Amino acid sequence: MEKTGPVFNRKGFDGTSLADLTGATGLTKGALYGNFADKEEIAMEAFKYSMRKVKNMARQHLSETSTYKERLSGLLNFYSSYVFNPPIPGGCPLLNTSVEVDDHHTPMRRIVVKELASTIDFIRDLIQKGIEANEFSSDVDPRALAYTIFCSVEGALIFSRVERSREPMDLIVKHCNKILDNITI
Amino acid sequence: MEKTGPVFNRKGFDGTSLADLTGATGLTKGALYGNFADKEEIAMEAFKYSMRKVKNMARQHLSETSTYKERLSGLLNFYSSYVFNPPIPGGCPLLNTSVEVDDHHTPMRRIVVKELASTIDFIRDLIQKGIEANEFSSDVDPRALAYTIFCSVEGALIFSRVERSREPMDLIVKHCNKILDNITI
DNA sequence: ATTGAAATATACCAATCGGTATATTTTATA
DNA sequence: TATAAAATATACCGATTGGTATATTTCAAT
Repeated sequence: MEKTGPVFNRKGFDGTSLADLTGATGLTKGALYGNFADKEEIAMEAFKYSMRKVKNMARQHLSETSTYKERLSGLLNFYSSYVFNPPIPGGCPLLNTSVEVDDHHTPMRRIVVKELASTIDFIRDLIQKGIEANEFSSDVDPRALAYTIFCSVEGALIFSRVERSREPMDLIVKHCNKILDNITI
Repeated sequence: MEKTGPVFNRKGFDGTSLADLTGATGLTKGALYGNFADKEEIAMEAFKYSMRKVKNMARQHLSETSTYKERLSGLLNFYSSYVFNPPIPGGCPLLNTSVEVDDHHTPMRRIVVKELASTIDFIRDLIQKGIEANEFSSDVDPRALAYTIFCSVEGALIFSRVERSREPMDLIVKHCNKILDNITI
């Protein structure tokens, strides 16, 4: 998973061949198919592994913060580092895989939807706890703000990556930080 | 291009086979390769055609507006209709293709970057003209706001599509309209 | 040291891949 | 209506695709 995750993230499911996977892992096709039913199962496990790794790195990145505003701001900085140095080479696996599966109704799509929900929940929780801690105004809709932040960051991420420029991401991070300032009591 | 554009947009470059293209067009491989050098050239022309069509539909959608605020709000509604009824089946070709090419440095990537710049320019121009018409506060940075709106809308689009739910897009459209309200004099 | 099972490797498969050389048809011009 | 050229179709190519049957190796338990 550690070896195949980056390959799928860069090349996509259709762009990744079994030869790519044997090359990346050093295993043979026989070994691969002794452990997985097919290419799709490998891709699904690799995606889940990649998401776990990203989440762990994000949590680690927020571990030394004291306020919820700091945590949310730290999360923005974490995503900002995605542009040129993503935890998994190829960008955000959640975004990349979403684009790949949004037209299908495969098992993979269900996993992606689940991971997306979990990510939104994580951000929403930070906002909600911030409200409960009297950091943020109680007027704020935590779920709505979580979607707003995450959607804009992911949009900025892909366009920063394709442009090879930090501009979109820097603008969005600034915008989101301003939102956080505005809701801070 | 009309026939192949949707195929590439749904299946991606690697997911689209020559058989898909002959099937969609009714042409044979011989006819295809009599008019294009290779699959990549077909994909590039199809992408440019798809973008032209989207732009034309957007312009048409804004033709009956009188203020710049209306135009920007209309643009948000246009993107909102993307979720379940995109002009090109498969979602936004600019987003989909960006995810496909952000890791490569191919001719296709340069075209995508150009189309992205042109799109941002279009939105920025609406904001700038709105400022000049004294609709919007002169404090606004047109380019920054253009990126903010576009990135968040495209992020909302892909996550709405993968979730099969209007929620993310509706939240983002509401958020962006609130921004427009706030900068309106 | 022996054994059975689990993991991995080898060798192979039909199908499909992108692409091309050549034959045929269509079309515009004279 | 003859003709050349442009467009399209047919038939084929080697390479690679995802996947599998079988052979070999590794490894833990006796």
